[in-house]
Amino acid sequence: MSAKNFLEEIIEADLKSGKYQRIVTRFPPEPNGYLHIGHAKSIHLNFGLADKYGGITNLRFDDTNPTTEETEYVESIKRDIRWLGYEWENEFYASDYFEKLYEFAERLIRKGLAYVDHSSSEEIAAMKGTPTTPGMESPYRNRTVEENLELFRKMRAGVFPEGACVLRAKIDMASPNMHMRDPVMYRIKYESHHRTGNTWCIYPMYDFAHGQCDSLEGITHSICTMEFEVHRPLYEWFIEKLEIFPSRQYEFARLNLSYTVLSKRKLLQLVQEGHVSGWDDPRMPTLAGLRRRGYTPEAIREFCERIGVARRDNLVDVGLLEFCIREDLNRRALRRMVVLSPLKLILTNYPEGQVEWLPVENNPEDPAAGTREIPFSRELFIEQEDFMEEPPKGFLRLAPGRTVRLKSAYVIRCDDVVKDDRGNIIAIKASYFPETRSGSDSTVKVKSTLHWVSAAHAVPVRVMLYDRLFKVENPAASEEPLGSLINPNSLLVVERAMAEPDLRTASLGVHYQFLRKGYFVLDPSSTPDLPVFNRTVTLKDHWAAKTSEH
RNA sequence: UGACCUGUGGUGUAACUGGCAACACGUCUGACUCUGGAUCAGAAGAGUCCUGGUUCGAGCCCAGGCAGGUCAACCA
Repeated sequence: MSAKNFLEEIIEADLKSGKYQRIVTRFPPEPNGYLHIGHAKSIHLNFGLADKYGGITNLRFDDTNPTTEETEYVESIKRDIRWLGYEWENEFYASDYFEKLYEFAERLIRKGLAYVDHSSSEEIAAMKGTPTTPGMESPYRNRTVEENLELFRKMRAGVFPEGACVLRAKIDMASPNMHMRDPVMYRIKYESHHRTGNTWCIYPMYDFAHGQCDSLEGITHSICTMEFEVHRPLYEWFIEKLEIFPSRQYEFARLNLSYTVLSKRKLLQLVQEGHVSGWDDPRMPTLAGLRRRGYTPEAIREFCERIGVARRDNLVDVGLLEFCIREDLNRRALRRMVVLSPLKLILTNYPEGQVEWLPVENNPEDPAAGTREIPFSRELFIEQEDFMEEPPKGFLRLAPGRTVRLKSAYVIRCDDVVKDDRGNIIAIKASYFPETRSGSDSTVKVKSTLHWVSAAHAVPVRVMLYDRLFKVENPAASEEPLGSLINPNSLLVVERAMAEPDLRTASLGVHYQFLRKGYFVLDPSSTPDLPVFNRTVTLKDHWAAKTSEH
């Protein structure tokens, strides 16, 4: 049993004291963008906590601003949550409560706790003061209840133009908390709403909507990120004055991931400035991007579990995310052989025209995955980087005179190097040892095993090699323009990699491990003539790590 | 110059609510291996932001500092 985080302790205390019989949480996205891994943390918390303690979770779209919100996002958000593996109890919209919220507003007006302010937004901002200096009261602050009621009704009726006035809570213009300085509750917008159409021309602000929606749904634990902490006194003020169900807000520190950015604004910027191909570019930390990259929901959930939750700032090593996906894919990925950068290997003592179909296991971690047969012949491709004419110390692969094993086939020895006029290596001549065929009890020892593919049977495929999008660890904290921080090698396209025949019929959603090269999935842009594979993540590679150090 | 939040190995979280700091990732060894993967075994690495105080005893309590974050949208 894992250690409890602070939210679990709060919930357990509330359950134990009998304050609640069951907990109710909610995930409240604004439908104005795509979900990313930071949202996954929140989703995992809200749904996971309810799950663990036998409660329920609502999905509630926070759609109080018709200017930026669209139905398209509603659909993508629902798809992403389901993909992660969660199902909500109820699907609600803040807009479902517009009428109720309007009543709440009138209730506050009647209590003398809200007023219509005809100051301009500039004037309101000016009178708000600063964090270190108190604000000033609006000249409209002391209108009578009757006057306010009438004006507010006129606002709703469409009597006033946009920006003419707002409804404000009457709290304290001298509060050290800026959010308590008579916050705006309603503003006028002649804008069509994705669900309510044109029935409203006034829309509630976040602060006047979120807490009341929580309350109306009986949310017991309203979990949000730290930046809303300063809103909590206001959240509680509305609930107290309205005398409605006291939902409680608890804050946690949002996720920061190294070598990436997770703010909606910056993600949008990456898309708009063309640094990525779109919201679902496999380098994006969006759920759509991760999915296309080959990340599994299980790995993402495991990641969310491992990072834990606290209230302090954090920068999680993206290496942990990579660990999680490797751990998951190692168990399930089908092994295949693909040579990314082909170097011809000619077996001079192998009969011309002969083809052997050799059995190969599909997944050594999972015997149930069975075996397949792959063709072996006189001319093969091996990886260019698996041969060095003058190998440095520590290089275990092929070199003149050396022997290595070809995976699931034979041990071979490099006899000769074929070069063109300019001295480039264009082929390797080698001999094979028939008695070392895989499965025989040959006792020949070699230092390494290479992946390979039969030249005559090879299927050309395109391979997209993705790396981290940014070259600096914490791009969000950098002063430099985002564009200048992009890793120039975040995408390397291999136009003609050589794959074993089976991959001609690869299917979407199946995870493959290209032996010694990493985990891959088919990209939707594939065509029958040209399969395209995205690299999800490389294999852990001590040799590569060691050689790239200097 | 204000208010609020936060400060534990490189990173992320723990520490039975006062009993000389644990787990994971990463790193480094070694074993094994027909993937330099996986697996297995082991190691190094913090004395808990600082200074005082209370206490037999403090990462946990108190005081004062310091550092980081958040807050001045008719955004959420």
